[in-house]
Amino acid sequence: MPELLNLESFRFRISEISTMTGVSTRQLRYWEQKGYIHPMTRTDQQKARMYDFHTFVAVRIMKVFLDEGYRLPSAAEKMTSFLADINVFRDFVKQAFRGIEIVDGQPAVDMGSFDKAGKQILYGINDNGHIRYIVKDKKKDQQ
DNA sequence: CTTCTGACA
DNA sequence: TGTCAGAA
Repeated sequence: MPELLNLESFRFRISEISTMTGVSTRQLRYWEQKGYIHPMTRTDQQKARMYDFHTFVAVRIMKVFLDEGYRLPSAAEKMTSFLADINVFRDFVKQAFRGIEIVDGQPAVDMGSFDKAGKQILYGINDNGHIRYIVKDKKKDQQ
């Protein structure tokens, strides 16, 4: 899988982060002061803050927890662990995803070998929100 | 026009 | 946290 989009190259200004997350610019500066978020280092003293994609996600997640009633310190902690979980999942998918194939007449996610010998493949299918898995023998012309 | 810092409510 | 001032 080639990298179609490099999210790490995204750059946002403070007002953009504000509108995208629903968090005021005042809050963003305060959270930074408290050490909850870390905008990119500014060259000059009076230059505008720049935020990367990771920080955008962090802010958005914190906002969600705050809306759920958590206070700033708790929301920050939950954001950190949630971000860690997301990374675990992202790495998993990055390794497991082999492509999409038609199985039983519908799109199925090829999740790779199911058995150690590598003769069976695990597929995941989404039937209108109902997830099910199928193990199929690997075809010879598929090697 | 936008952002920054500091300050007051 | 919102808002405003004065500067960049």
